[in-house]
Parts: sequence; structure tokens; C-alpha cells
Amino acid sequence: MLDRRFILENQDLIRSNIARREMSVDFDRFVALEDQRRALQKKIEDVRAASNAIAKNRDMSVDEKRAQGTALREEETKLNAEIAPIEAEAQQIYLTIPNLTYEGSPKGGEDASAEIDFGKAPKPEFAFQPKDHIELMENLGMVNLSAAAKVAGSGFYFLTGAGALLEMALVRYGLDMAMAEGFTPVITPDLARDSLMQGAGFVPRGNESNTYRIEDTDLNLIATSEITLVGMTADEIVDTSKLPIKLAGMSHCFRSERAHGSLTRGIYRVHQFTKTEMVIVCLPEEAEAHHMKMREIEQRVFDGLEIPYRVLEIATGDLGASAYRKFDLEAWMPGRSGGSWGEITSTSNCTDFQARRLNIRYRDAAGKPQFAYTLNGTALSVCRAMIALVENHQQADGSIRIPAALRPYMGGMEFIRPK
RNA sequence: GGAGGCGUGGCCGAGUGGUUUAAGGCGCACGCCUGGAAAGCGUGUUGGGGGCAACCCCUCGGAGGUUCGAAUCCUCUCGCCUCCGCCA
Repeated sequence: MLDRRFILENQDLIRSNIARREMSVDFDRFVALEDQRRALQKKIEDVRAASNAIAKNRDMSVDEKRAQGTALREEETKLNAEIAPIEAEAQQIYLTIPNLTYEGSPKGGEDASAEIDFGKAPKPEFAFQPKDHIELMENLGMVNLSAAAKVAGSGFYFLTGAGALLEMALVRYGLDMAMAEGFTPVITPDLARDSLMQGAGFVPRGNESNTYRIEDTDLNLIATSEITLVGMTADEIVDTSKLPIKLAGMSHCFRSERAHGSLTRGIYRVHQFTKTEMVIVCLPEEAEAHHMKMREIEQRVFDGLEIPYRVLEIATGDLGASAYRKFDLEAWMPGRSGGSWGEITSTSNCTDFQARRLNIRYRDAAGKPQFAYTLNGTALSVCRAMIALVENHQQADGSIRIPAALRPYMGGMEFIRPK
């Protein structure tokens, strides 16, 4: 979230920013509620001051104190009842006010995102009709979707044989890339509290929720380890000498959104997948450089896998509420009819928006606590990487070529072949 | 799962209803001292909100409650520790 005071002092900016992001927020209502809230708050504070003065007064008899104090307390109770609903409604709107937006981000919706770079690998040219990842992987005994449907329903999968090995290889390969840039590997809890889900910017309940909640608890299956990694420093004033904090979290990610349409077939949109996510907590002035660095790491990961991709600078209308600026990598997926781009990574600069919600601070040169900046980026998301890998490196005989950079992680294997 | 204990500022720690305006220490900042430093001495230092300011309000894990008045009493809740039970 943004600073309340900043919002009220920059109403035009906030309004145009909401418009730029193509969002609908009842901002006028928020401003009106805040005016009311602040007026009432002032009254409450005055009443408090009066009753504190009485309680501390040593010259007044207890009977006198009791008489005057009781009256003031009743007034305070009344005012509190008045302010509560105003506060609640204002808070609800407050949580929907999005982060500011990078000036250079293209304006518009999803289609307006700008292609700004491409990977080193060219799109593959096949002398045969390329297959999609489902057919390839099923033929090679790498995946079993029907058995998973029986066990857990649509949206789940078994990775088997070389498929299982490939997941582990990809995880370790991606992790090593992040570690080479100073990220600390982290195994995180796969569950997190409601409060943390909300703080990290994921709605744990309600119609828009894309997360799973554990019944009779305040726990949720995490949608990304970003949630738990930023949660590690929540409510802390981090020793400034410890910044930047650079973590690479490996976890299962759980998302309840339903797949639909041919583009989401197979293991493209699933309810559970494995992902290594980079998270950085840093000083404001360093955030931009870290963001560029994470994008570079993501590109290096996929260049190493010899997978063709494009880099998108995400348009304002397609930014999540927390993101100030965001880049996606989209891999070429030739198994889709005619081939098309599919999202494989995403890296966002959340500025201090997420840190304010989570109360992550550091001390500036003057010793004053300030909100840190947080950033996140996908090191490697297994299912998506796997789709891109098998579809781009498929051979005429249905085998899959393992790119050289991944072979050490696959026990030296050069091809995945049918048994 | 059962029994007991404990959560106080960046850190340690005193504090069982009213000068607590949260003692004391560490750390940190500034000053004195010094050729420079260390030590020593002095001053400042929880965090958040409001106000031009004086100053005011909130903040002792969290949420409620009792009271003229709560770190202190009550209820619920979260976390940590010890012992027992169960368990890969």
C-alpha cells in the first residue's frame, strides 16, 4: 500500500495512476471517508487527553475523578462506535489502491506490453510436424495426467521417470544460477497465514481468491515462495548492513484457478507446481539495479537452456497492484498449433508498496526507520520451463535433446529417449 | 494431545493498579578528552500518528474487557521454552 498521507496530498496523481492501470477504485469515497475519520480521530484524541489529565491529577479526589472520568469514557465509547465503520470502509478501499507506476511502462492493457529483447536461441525450424509437450512427455513416460486426475483431479500431474529427474535438474540448475549472483537458497514452508497472504498481496479469501485455504485454520497453501520469503522479514527493522537480502526460495506453489482453452492444456496451468523464486529486500536507491539484474539472471537461465524467448515490458493495465514495474519472459512454445509465446518468468519491482503492508524497514543514515524496497523474480518455474524445453528440443523420433548446460544435472544424459 | 513457565524498545533486562514521564545495561549518534584512537566522562536514542509550534494521542506479542486510572487484573488468541504422551 501507499502512504495514507501521501495519497491524500497527491490525489490527482493517485487518480491518474488508477486510470492508467485501468482499474476501478472508489477513490472519491476514500477521500471523503478519510476526512471524516481524521476529524473523528481528533475528537477522540481530545477526549483521551482530557481523561488522561484527570487520571493523573493528584489534587483531585477519587470521587471527583470517578464522576468526570466516567462521563468522558462514555463519550469516547460513543465516538469509537462512530469511527469504526468509517475506518473499516476506508481500509477496504485503501487496500485496493495500487502502487505507483513506472513512467516508461507502455500504457494500455495486456496487448500493449512491449517486446524489448529476445533470447539468444532462434526459434527452432522443424522438418516435421512438432508435437506438443503432452504428447511428447506421455510418449516418453515423463508425465501421467490421467492417473493424476484420478488421484487429485484435473490440474494435477505425475512426473515420472525422466520427467521426475528433469524437475530436479531444472530446480538445481536455476538455483545455481541464482546462487552465482549471491542469492541464498531457502526451503520455505508451503503454508502461510492469512495475514501474510494479504500482506504479500494475495487475497486469501473471497471470490477473487486464487489460493487454497486450509479449513478450520488461518493457513493457506502458498501461491509462490515470494509470500514466505518476504514474510521472513515482516515486522522487522532490518540491520541496514544486512541489506540487500537476496533469497532464492524453492517451494511448491498452489493455485486454484481453473485452466481453460487449448493454450492451458497439459501442465501449462496447473494447481501445483515447483518454482524457485528470487526475492530481494533492499535500499530504495538500489532497487532499479537489482531489478535489471534479476531480469538478466532470468535471461541467462533460458539462454543456457537454449530456449527462444522474448522479454516484455509489461503495460500499465496488466500490472499487479504491488508492482511498480514488471518484466515477463515468454518462451516460444512450438507445440501449440503454429507455435506461440507462453509466459515463463516474471520479475517485479514493488518499491515500498509491499514493505509498507508487511512493515519491513531499515534505518537511514539519520537513524530513522524507512520502508525497504522489495523485488521478486522467477528463477525457474518448473512446468513452464519443462514445456518450453521439451517442445523446442524435440527431435524427429520423438526424443528430447538435453541442452549442454543441463546435462550435468541429468547425470550426463544427452537425450531423453523412449524405453 | 496433556501439564507448567515465559513474551517489555535495535538487543539484554527491571518493573504485580497511580511522579513509569518504562529503571539499569549493551549498541548507536553527537560532544568533551586525545597527535589520533581506545578507555573515561557528558548528552541524546522505542516505534507510529496529529500539530507551524508549544504540545497532544497511541504503542510493553495480538485482540477484547474491568477501572477515574492497566506493562501490571480478567477473557480469548498467537508465539517461544521445559516435562510427559504420540510419531517419520
